[in-house]
Amino acid sequence: MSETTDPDLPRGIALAWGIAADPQRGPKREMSVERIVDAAVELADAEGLAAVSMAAVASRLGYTPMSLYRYVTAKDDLVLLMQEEATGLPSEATRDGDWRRRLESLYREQVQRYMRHPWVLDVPISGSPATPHSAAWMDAGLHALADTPLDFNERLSIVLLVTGCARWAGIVLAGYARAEREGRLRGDEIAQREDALFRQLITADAYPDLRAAIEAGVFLDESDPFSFGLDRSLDGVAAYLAAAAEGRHDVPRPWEWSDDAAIVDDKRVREARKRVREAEKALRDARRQERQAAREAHERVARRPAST
Amino acid sequence: MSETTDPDLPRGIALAWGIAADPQRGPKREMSVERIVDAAVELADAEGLAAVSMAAVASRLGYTPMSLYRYVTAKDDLVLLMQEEATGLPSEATRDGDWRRRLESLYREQVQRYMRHPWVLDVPISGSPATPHSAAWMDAGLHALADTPLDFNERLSIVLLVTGCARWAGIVLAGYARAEREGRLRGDEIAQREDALFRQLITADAYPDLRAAIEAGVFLDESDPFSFGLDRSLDGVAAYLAAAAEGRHDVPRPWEWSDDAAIVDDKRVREARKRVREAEKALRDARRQERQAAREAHERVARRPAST
DNA sequence: ACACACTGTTTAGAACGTAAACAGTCCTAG
DNA sequence: CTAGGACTGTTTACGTTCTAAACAGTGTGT
Repeated sequence: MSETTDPDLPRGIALAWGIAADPQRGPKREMSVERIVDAAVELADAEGLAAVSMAAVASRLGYTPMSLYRYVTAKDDLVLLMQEEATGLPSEATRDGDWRRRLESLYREQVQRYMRHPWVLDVPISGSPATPHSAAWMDAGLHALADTPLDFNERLSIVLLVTGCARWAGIVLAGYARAEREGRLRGDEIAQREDALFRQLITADAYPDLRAAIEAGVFLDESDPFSFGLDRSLDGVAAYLAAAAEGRHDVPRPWEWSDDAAIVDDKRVREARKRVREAEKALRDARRQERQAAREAHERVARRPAST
Repeated sequence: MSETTDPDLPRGIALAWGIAADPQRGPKREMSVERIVDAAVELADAEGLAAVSMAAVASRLGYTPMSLYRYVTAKDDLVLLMQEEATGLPSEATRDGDWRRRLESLYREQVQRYMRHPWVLDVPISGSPATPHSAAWMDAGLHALADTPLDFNERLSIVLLVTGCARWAGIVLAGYARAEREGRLRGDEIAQREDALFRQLITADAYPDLRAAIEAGVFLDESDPFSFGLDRSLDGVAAYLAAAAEGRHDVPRPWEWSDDAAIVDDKRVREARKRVREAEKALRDARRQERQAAREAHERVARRPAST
C-alpha cells in the first residue's frame, strides 16, 4: 500500500486516524482495538487512570496481559486512544446560535466530558495531540467564531482561551468530585471540612487577604466560580469585537491587524457595523429573556417530582 | 505535644506547613528533607517527573533508596514537597500598580515558574493542595483585587481565572518546549513540522474551519495566543468593574446543566427561544453584510500603500 | 500442501515502591 | 555512669508494573 504508516507519525496517532491496515493472513482475531479501549475507559472511569494496567484491562476481557500487545504497540498508545474516545465529538448543538452561545456550549460540553472522564486530566501531556477528535473540537471552536470579523490568530487564541477555561474547571471540579467519592462525603461536607482546615492553617498575618476571603465564606459558597470567569472572558471578547467594529484599538498587541484598521474610515462599513451592533444588542436582550424564562420554568419543574 | 499531627492532615501537607517535630534521640541525621527535595527537583528539571524515582534521588545523594523513607513517608509526599518548592512565592512586584497590572504580573510569574519546572504540570491532582506557597499565591491574587468593590466570591473567581490561564499557557508552552528538547529542534522547526503534519491530516471537508486556519498559517505564527486570551479576560473583568452598579445575576452551576432538556416543554421558554433564534438570524445577516462591506473596503484600501 | 504471517500464551527480566528485619549510634532516664 | 531504647542508614524481600522474546497453534495465499 502507498498509505503505509508515515515514519514520523507516532503510530498511536496513526491508529487514531484510522490508518490501520488489518492483517489478512493468520488466525481470526478474537479481540479488537475498540473493545480493548472500551474496557480500559470503563476501568478508568470506575477506578481512575492509575488502575489501568495492561494486566487489569486484559483480565477484564478474559485474556492474558500480553495479548493486548497484538493490538496496541505500548501502553502509551492505549492511553492515547482512551483519551481520544473520552474526548469524543462536540454535539451539533455547538453550532447553534451566535459566537457566544456556541463557545458557551463548547465550554459546557467540554466540562461535562471532563466530569464524565476525569482521568483524562491525569494523562501526561504528550507532544502533539493531533488526533481526529481533538481536531474536531478545535474546528468547532473556530467555526463558532466564523461569522466574526476576527482574523484566524485571534480566533485561535479565543478558542484556546475557552478550552483552557474548560480544562481548568475540569481539573478543579474533578478534584472535588474525586474527594467526594474517595472520602464518601457529600459536596458540602467536604467543603466544610476544607474550610475548617483552612481556618486552622491560614492565619491573618501571614495571609491577610486570603484569610479575609475565608472569613467571608468563599470556600463554603456553592456557586460555580468558573462560569463567572468564562462570562468575564467572553465579555472581554465581546468588547474586543465591539472595539474592532468601531476601530478603536486601545489594546495594543503586536501581531494583530495592520490593514483592517484602515477600513474603519469607510462609511458603508461603519453603517453595517452599527447594524451589527444593534442586532447583537437585540440578541443579548432576547437571550436574557430566554434565560429568565428558562430559569422560571426550571423552578416550576423542580417542584414537581422528576419524570425520570 | 498538643500540636501533634492532625489525623486528617495528610502528613505531607503537615510537613509542608513546617509542623514537623524533629526527633531528638538517636544518631545525627546525615540528610535533610530539604536536600532530598532539592535533589528531586533538580532531577525533575533535567529529565522530567518520570525520571524521579526513589532510587534515582537517593543515588544522586549517594545513599540507598530506603534511606529516604526516614525523611519522607512515601513518594507522594516527596512529590508534594517538590511541587511546593517549585511553586515558590510570588515576588513583591506582584503588589505594584493597579489590579490589572498586579494580575498580569502574577500571570507572568506563574507562567515563568511553569516553564522553569514543567513537570509540575504532570503531577496528578491531589485532593486539597492546601500548602503554604499555594496559599501565598492565592493571597497575592486576592490582594491584587483588594482595592476593587468586588465581593470575595467574585475576587476568588477572577483569581482562579488568571491562575487557570497561567496553567493552561504553561501546559501548552511546556509541551512545545519539551518537544523542542526531545527532538533537538528549534521552535520554528517543530512548528513547521507540526504544520506539515496538520496539512496532511486536516482535510477541508472534514474540518473546514480548522483547515482554513491552517491555510492562514496560524500554526506557524510565533506570537503568544495566551497573552491575547488573558488580555480579553481582563478586559471583561474591567468591564464588569465598570458596570459594578448592576445586581448579581445568578449563573447556572455545572451540575445543573443536564436537565435543560426537560425545560423545553414550557410554552414561554419556547417562545423566548424562537425570539432568540430570530435575533440570531438577524445578527447573522447583519454580519454577513458587514463582512461584505469590509471586504470591499479592504480591497479599495489595499490598492493604496499601507501606512504601517 | 506447504510456507509463513499472524494469533494468544508463556516465560523472563528490568525497574519500581515500600514493608520488615538488621546492626550501629547517640540521647536520656535511672 | 550505664543501660535502655529511639533513631539512623542498610539490606533483604515481595508484589507490581511494562514489555521483549520464545512458543505452539491457526488460517490464508501460492
